[in-house]
Amino acid sequence: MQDQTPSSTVDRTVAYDFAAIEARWQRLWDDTGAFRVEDVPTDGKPKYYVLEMFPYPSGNIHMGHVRNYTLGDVVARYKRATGYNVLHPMGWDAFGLPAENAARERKVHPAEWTWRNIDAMRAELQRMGLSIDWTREFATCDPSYYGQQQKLFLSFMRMGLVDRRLSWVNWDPVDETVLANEQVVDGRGWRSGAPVEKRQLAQWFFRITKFAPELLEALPGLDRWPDRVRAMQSKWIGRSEGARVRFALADPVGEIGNVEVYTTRPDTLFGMSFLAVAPEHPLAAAATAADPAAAAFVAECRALGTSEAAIEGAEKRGYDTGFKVRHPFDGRVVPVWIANFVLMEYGTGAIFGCPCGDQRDLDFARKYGLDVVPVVLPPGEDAASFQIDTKAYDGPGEMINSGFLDGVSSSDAVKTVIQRLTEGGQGNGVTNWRMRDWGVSRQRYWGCPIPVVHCPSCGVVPVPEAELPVVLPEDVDFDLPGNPLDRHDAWRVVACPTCGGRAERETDTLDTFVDSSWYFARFCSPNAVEPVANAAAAHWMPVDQYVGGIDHAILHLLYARFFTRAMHAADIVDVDEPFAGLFTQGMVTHESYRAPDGRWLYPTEIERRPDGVVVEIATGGPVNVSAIDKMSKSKRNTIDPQEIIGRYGADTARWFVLSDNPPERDMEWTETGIAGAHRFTQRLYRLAQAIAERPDHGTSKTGVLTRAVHRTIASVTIALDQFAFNVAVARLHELLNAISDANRGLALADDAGAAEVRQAFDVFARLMAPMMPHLAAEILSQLHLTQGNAPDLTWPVADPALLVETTATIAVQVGGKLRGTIEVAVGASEETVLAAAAAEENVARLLAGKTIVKQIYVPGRIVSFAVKA
RNA sequence: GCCCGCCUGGCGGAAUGGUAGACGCGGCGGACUUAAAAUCCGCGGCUGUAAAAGGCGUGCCGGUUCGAGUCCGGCGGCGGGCACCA
Repeated sequence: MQDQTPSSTVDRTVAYDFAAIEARWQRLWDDTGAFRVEDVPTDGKPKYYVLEMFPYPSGNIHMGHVRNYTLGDVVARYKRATGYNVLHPMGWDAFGLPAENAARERKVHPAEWTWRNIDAMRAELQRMGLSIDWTREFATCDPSYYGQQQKLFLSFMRMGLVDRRLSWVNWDPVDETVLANEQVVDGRGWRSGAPVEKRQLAQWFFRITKFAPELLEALPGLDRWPDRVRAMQSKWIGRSEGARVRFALADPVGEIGNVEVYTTRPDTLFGMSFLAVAPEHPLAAAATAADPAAAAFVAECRALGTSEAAIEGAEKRGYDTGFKVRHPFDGRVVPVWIANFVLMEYGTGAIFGCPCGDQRDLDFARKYGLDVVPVVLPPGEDAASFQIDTKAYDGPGEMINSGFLDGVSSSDAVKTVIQRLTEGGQGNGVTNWRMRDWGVSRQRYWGCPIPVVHCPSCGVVPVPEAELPVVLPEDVDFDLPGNPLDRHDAWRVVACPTCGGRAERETDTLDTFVDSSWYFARFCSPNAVEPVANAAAAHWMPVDQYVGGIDHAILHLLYARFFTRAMHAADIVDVDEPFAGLFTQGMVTHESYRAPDGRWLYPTEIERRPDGVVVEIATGGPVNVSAIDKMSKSKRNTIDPQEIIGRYGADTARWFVLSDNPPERDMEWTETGIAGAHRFTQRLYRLAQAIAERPDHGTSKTGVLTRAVHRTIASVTIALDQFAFNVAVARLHELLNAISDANRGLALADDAGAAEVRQAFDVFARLMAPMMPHLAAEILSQLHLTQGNAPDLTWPVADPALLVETTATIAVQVGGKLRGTIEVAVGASEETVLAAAAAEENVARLLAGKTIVKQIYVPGRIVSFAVKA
């Protein structure tokens, strides 16, 4: 090991040659397998699993990746230094639509395109100097991964977690393909431009709703998740308590004798003035059959539904079907409307309208002249005069105009109504969930094949495990519209595993969210012959720290939580929650530039003149500097990480990304910021060399510098534990300034002082090592301070004795305002401190002639005199 | 419309209810240099003063407290998420 340490030639005239030095250390780490861990380690060390969301291999890494992987790497290296075995793997979320788009546009096979991108991006990531165990790398498009996923699918199928049913999709009639939401632009297919149709297809589903209660109940236990993410998930799952109410139609409509409604406010039933159904509701269908105007209205609603902008600003509209229902309690006859704001997917697809208690219902009633009867009296209002005008009241209160409920509180009324409905067989109390089952069918080639065959006589038959994986055929073409798997007879047509007759493979592939719902478990034993080796998962799961973007706050994290529970139920893992800790980072932003004619310009195409004016280099014309935006190709405001690393080095890029601001917020990439970070690394290197030249034979003393070192150890440790990396950077700046000052003021013969400075630098380098690993390793090696290899560095521990100060500066307030400070010995008695405070010149002046009504002393901090004249 | 987050110098930001503005970026002054760059040293909320003292200051208004950037109530602005969720 020792002889592999790079030679450290100190030449103080040469600036820090980051390119050579970073490459050298990376090679050493790679050659020695520095970051490799066992599937089931036996050395008795505690485990720590750090994972960043794995990247989609789009072609190149971007600044968002740099930020993401730097944050995770700091945690991984820090935990390793404090004595953990750290699992820190990397892989590729390699299935997905862009590969098929590339195939159509550039005639390159999705597999070839994907693997090429992976090779390029792996090299780019490796230049960042991440402490990753690359022996665990895999891509989800590899049959050795998706074959295991097919086994999981079949397990879930046996467990009753898989379902096949009809579902609506966006259908492009020209491309003969199902469109993703992002492929629908203004109601038209993005490529064909044809108006999108809604079509019903048989689709595969995971029954995630079976887990809805536990996915919700486990959220409070995820105490190392951001509150924000837990709140978003909770709302998405959307548990509500309410009632189903059956309304009998006054006259049956065909087969339909009644309409069922879901409500969270059964107490307001007497305020009902209409019933509204979704445009897709069977009763709406019945209305359209006989009434062309109703049909026209429903068609309008469908068209509106595809455009998001239209829904946003859509006014509440409806159509009176002429059907009537009977109120379950007072027997009133109430009209049935079709309304554009009622959703078929939620509840029963029908509501009762209570205008006084719901703003949407009120708007609707006012528009169409329906009754508005107040039924809940807000506290402090008078029943005789209370009116609903343009604002509905949805709070609690006393029931009025409500028959047998009058005088009861609205919360009691909920119970009473549910009881009455149940007794009368007109309804019952129910718990409703907003979350729907997870549709996993995709009519695409570049995804994991669903391992079933369709047999005309046996129906849906799972592919026997011995025949897995069902591998994607390679000889496909993308010249024709539709899914190439549908046209590939040699692949598609098979013998039925049960009866041996002619059958056909399922040609739907799985949603790529499935691929990312268990990859973290596969990383524990990436070569296992089963999806996950139990012993490895038992050791490493759950992920202790997961790091990624807030954009995955709901779907990816919820699906992964569902999968983990399902895998637990199948005895594959022994945890319920995949991610014990979650950190969500902000976006990377940058200024964007636009020429007067509207063209977006790359940062490299503009120049900032000394007078501050920004011009286009090519034309010399003025440039409009636009707002700080998320880096995006369309606005051309991206900064290429490779260019930055080439110019400044990986350590400098990492340092800037960490120092700019708190990592959960959006950061702004600035040229001055990265240049400043670069100056810091150069300064640090120069100082290290200056210190290296001093004689190295003294015994260190314990001076003010050593005390500063130990304070820094304590504060940096706390900062890293809290993900306050920008604060850790600030504390390290302070320490470097202190070391620099001490070194400058050192007499040539002061061997003890030199030893103190040297020792301070040793600690400094170890504290910064998680953030700038190459430079830290290089400096320690050059100073012959810590022998060996950066990953073997130990984290310094603060000596509590050196954190104790002998004197304290105490602030003195008079009347709540700061009027002076005093220096006192730590441990001085309260009387002594109060006397000293009162004697302070300025304080004494302000206290003169006043009466002290109260004096407060907070030891070590502050004295406060409350006075009156 | 609903939900969440944020608001502190020119800028990014720091601050267990206890000296607001650490640290950095930019700026200004000085040293070095023929000069520039780099580097090194110093200054730095606003106002006020010869210098002090003092006054004002964490989006706005109010409250709790000896003491509020921090806690509570209200208002405003900015950003993000969403499937109009009955």
